[in-house]
Amino acid sequence: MQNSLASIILFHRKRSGLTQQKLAELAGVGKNLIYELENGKQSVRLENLLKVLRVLNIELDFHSPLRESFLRESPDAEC
Amino acid sequence: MQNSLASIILFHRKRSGLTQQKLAELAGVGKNLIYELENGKQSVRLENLLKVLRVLNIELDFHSPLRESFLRESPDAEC
DNA sequence: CGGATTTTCCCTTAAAACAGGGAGAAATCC
DNA sequence: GGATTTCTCCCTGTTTTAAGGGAAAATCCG
Repeated sequence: MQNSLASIILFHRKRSGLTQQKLAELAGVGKNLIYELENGKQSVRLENLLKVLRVLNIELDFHSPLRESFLRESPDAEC
Repeated sequence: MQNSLASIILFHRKRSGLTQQKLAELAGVGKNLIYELENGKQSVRLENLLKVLRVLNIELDFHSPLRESFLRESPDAEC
């Protein structure tokens, strides 16, 4: 448990009553990947992170000073 | 430009007046990675995505129904 | 305390990302 | 319109991730 992403995943997994193994199966990834995510490894593929977050019902969003004007200029953006 | 991440990156890069090449250098990644990010490739390493977002001053945050109780139980979480 | 479950962390093999070069297309700028 | 810059998209070699097995350490629970 080294960064916020890791602890968020751990927390949600525990709350869901899942083992690393079970979460891995549901997400369609290997068991070691869950272990690595929960231990702060940032060299995972985005794709695999997203699979795990989807199972845990965690959404990812982006945030920046320019974000507001982005939404103003791109009203059709799917976010 | 296929998903929101891709278009957010493109938008911020343009607004920063950077070329793909220049952004790549600032982020410490290869030029092709920027191209791929802006074209929706989700198989990039999280680490590299974070490097790029850092340069563009884009923050990532997480969002879930359990999030609130997470913050209540982990007041020291660095998010 | 014990037994069962789970996690940590090693290994191997296969698949994939990555950087950097390059060249043509496309956009941008006089 | 022509020159210059930027982007798209190929290819090559190197490095890295990912899966799954396995075994010891840790945790859980009756």
